[in-house]
Amino acid sequence: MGNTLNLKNQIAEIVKNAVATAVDDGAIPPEIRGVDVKIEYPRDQKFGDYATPFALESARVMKRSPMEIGSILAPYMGGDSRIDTVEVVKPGFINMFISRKFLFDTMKEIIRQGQDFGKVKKEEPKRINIEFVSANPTGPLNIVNARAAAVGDTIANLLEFTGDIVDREFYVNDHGNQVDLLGLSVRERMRELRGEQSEFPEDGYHGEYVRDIARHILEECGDETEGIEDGAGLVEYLASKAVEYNVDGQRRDLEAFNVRFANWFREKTLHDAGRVGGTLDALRSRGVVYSDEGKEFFRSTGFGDDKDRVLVRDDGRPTYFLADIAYHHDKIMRGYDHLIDIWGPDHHGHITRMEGAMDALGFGKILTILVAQQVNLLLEGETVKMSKRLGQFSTMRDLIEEIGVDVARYFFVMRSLESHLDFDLALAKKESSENPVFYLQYAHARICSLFREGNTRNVPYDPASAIESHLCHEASVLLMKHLARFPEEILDAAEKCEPHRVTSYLMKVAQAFHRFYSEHRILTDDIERTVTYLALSDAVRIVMANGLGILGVTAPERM
RNA sequence: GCGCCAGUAGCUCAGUGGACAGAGCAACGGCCUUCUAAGCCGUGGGUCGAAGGUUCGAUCCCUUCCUGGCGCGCCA
Repeated sequence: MGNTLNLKNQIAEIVKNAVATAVDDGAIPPEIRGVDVKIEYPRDQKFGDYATPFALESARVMKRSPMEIGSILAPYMGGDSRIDTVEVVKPGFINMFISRKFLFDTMKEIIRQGQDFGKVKKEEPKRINIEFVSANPTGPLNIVNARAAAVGDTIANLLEFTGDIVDREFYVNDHGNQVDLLGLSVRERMRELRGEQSEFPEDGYHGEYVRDIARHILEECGDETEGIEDGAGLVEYLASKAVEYNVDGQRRDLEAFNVRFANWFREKTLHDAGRVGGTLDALRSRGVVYSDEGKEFFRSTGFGDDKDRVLVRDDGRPTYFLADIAYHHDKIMRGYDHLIDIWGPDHHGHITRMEGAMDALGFGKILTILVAQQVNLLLEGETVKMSKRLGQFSTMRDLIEEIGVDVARYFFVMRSLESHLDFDLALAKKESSENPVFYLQYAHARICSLFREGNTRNVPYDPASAIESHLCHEASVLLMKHLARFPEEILDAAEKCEPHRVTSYLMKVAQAFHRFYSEHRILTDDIERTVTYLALSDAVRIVMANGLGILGVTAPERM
């Protein structure tokens, strides 16, 4: 359904049909068929709503001037009712202006579809697993985790909106040295609390929250720990208790951020079920594993890596890398068509080897790895270093309490993933009233307010009785154009996994609405015009609500 | 040394192989007796890090260099 409303695709079809018809007519040689049809947005309004450089790009193949080709093709496009005029200009651009009738019909269609407007229904939806945050269960979530959470959840929303089936997944690294270290740290804090002699590990977790965990375990499970003899068993027990404590905390923080994971996958389950060894066997059978000095290596140099990577140490323990391959292998075996990972900046060096491993297992390009670049947290102009082990960091929870979910989610998503983000906490809080988020929400609230006022004045609102001729001013036409672009903007953002496109698009819609609102009084004695303006506002409200919904930002009815 | 990301307006950042490079914030000047001024209108502000190359056309692609950040464990 949404597909049919994707204007950009429609324009591309119109151009392709024009070319095909022109060839059939013998107006232009058939070689032109090989040239790609690109549709772009002209920078300037005067160059139309959509343009194609097709004539320019086919000039060489055709051995004719772009202007000549353009003037042959233009008449074939002009006949379509969705297009008002077609112009061929200067170097050879073919510029198309959308007809107002079509924009008006689209506006009514938006109101008809409501919250479904822009959604795509696929015949064969893809099953997609998107894994993000996946912080170690050794402490609270931090600011970088928050960025990954906002971006990952928004990408998931985009993919769902455009017709795929998406599972959000969190990988819990509850296995290995870090977890042991956590257990040790907790044991020492417990000893302190009991007033016993303690020796805190140098490289342990120094954060205050470790004391909270120790206190929690003493209160909840003090009796159980009495029965366990001090040693590896106790550390393991405490570690698993601490992991559960931290995972619970992380889950709560994420839920407060409106992010809910379908799966919380434990690394431990892979080891316990023998999946790690299974994946090693699978790699062996592909001939990409060799032994050296008692270790097992993955020949990742065959996949573009700069050196081969150890899978199994000489003491027989698997590396994290092997477990991670096994984890991705497991996800594939669960039947997903596509995997998306969002990694932190400190893992970008692992991309080549992981993609290589998927390739080696015979799964080609099933995995997409996105890297969320670092977040610099600024407090009063100073960069704050974040380190869990040193216990000095700002948590995601602090952030949410400081600036709220809406502002936080919006700020994280409005920058492209690969740009380093400077996040000034104090500024974000202090200037919240001049925030872009509020600007968008204000547009929505304003419209809701209009409808409330219309109700008290007993305006008979029926979008079907809107009249096109009332929407002839520049501000309203521009607004309708922006509204009509919602489906293609969303699809674009989803396909490219670039949620920040949504924020800039919504900004344009809000701007166009605020301008329209200031230029035109909506509730007047002219009922016909009032209803028409209300219909346009209604369409804006729907697009804003749908867009904000994808961002996980609320669309308030009053502010 | 190698690799990844970035270098665009005072600040934070969008942007595209094409037509005069954009937004938000900051600055300056206007606009509320009428539907929410968390708003609108206007002004100023740029050798798109540098140099070459490919192209009809490059801020965008390629090469080299400079600057900033991060990574370069058989830790996870």
